[in-house]
Amino acid sequence: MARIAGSDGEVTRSEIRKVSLSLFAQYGYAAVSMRQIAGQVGVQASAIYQYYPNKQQILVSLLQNHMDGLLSACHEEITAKDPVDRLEQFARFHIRYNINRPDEVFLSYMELRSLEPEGFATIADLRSKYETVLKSILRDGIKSGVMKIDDPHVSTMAILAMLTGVNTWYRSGGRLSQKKIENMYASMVLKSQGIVPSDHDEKEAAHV
Amino acid sequence: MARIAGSDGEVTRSEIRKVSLSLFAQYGYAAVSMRQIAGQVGVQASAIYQYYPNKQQILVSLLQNHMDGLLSACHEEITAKDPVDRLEQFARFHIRYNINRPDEVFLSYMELRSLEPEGFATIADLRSKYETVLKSILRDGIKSGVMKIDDPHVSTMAILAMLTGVNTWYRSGGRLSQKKIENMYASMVLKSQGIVPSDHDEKEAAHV
DNA sequence: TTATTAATTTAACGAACGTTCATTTAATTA
DNA sequence: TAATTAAATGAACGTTCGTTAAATTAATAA
Repeated sequence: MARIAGSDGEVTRSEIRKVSLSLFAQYGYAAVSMRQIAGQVGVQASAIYQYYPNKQQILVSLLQNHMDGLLSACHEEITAKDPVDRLEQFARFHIRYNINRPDEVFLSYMELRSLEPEGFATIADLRSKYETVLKSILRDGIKSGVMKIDDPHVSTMAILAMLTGVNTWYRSGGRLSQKKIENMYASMVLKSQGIVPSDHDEKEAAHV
Repeated sequence: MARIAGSDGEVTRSEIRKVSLSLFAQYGYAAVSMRQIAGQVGVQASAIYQYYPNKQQILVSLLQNHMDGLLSACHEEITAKDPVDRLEQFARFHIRYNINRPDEVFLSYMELRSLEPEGFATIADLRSKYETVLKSILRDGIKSGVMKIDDPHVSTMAILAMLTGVNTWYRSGGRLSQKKIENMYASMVLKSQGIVPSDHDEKEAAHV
């Protein structure tokens, strides 16, 4: 046997991506073998090399893809002018985007260490760009006096950690709706930076 | 060559622990080989089996040890009666304890997936005990009306994620002292749960 | 001093690893 | 229909893996 009737490169490629993502997230990059991926795709290990030059490039490609999507979606969805509104939008966006991509998020945070120097630099740079989006919002909020923040870098990391943490416990079909979770996290994030909800709402109302 | 002059089982055992912890944290459990550990200890791979029956037990033992230490230290150090004070003590304790044990913390959060069922159950149970310490504080704070919390479970996970996140960026010798970092995180945690610092301070003062 | 125990070595096991290569068959193009 | 390209197979490569077993030497106890 060689080429299989009905085989399609595009389908196989996307199967490889899907399976690799799921296995890497579940067992860790190093613990997953090419044969294991191939087995779940329904193909021999050697067939994977038609699509990726090696195992490392599968990981790099998955992470690159995720970070690109995250960054472009965040630029699209965070549109407000006011820093407090932007912070709320950021919090909601982060929850909404990540909660449905648990495997990608897990990989992005856990397998940077499995990257060789070149891939590491690329992905770390994208992550840093994302952090800067949040940090800029906080800096604006400090400048305009509406946020009570000791150190914008620490606040950035604290907020991101809190939000990303949702993936450690959330499972779809659970007791809480995604919207409810989004609300709760957005509220905690705003309060953690010294924004009392009523304060901002009143100012907002007065402005109109 | 066989036994080496001056060799001591206790010393070798603790070297194996130290080296394994560091390598597992850096590269991940699956990516580290027994030969790699042995090499850094200065011994042959087979010598490790004098101390641990297999690779898995090294990991289990490291995690067990960390969680035991965390739990007993937290019970010792969180002594206040008032829920707000307890929450502040918890936040400060968590930062203080974890910030100087980055490898243990990283392992505890990342390598649960590398545990076989038995070890997993043991460690997951210890982690759950720790989460319950925080959750109980929040429940008390809700009951007494001093905390504005939508859902104690979500708040528990959010706080733990925020605090544990300190290890993703903190490096000793950096710009900020550990005490300063502890202060900032404690403040963000209290505010995130609807506790306005001045409120509590005033009540505290009024009580005396 | 002799016997025993502790700490380690060397050598080897079968299994699994990532990857390469020549080959085979299916689908598409000329 | 013939030639070419796409998609896969199966076998093999040298390496490394976790682990076991027997042998060897150092330290301790009798």
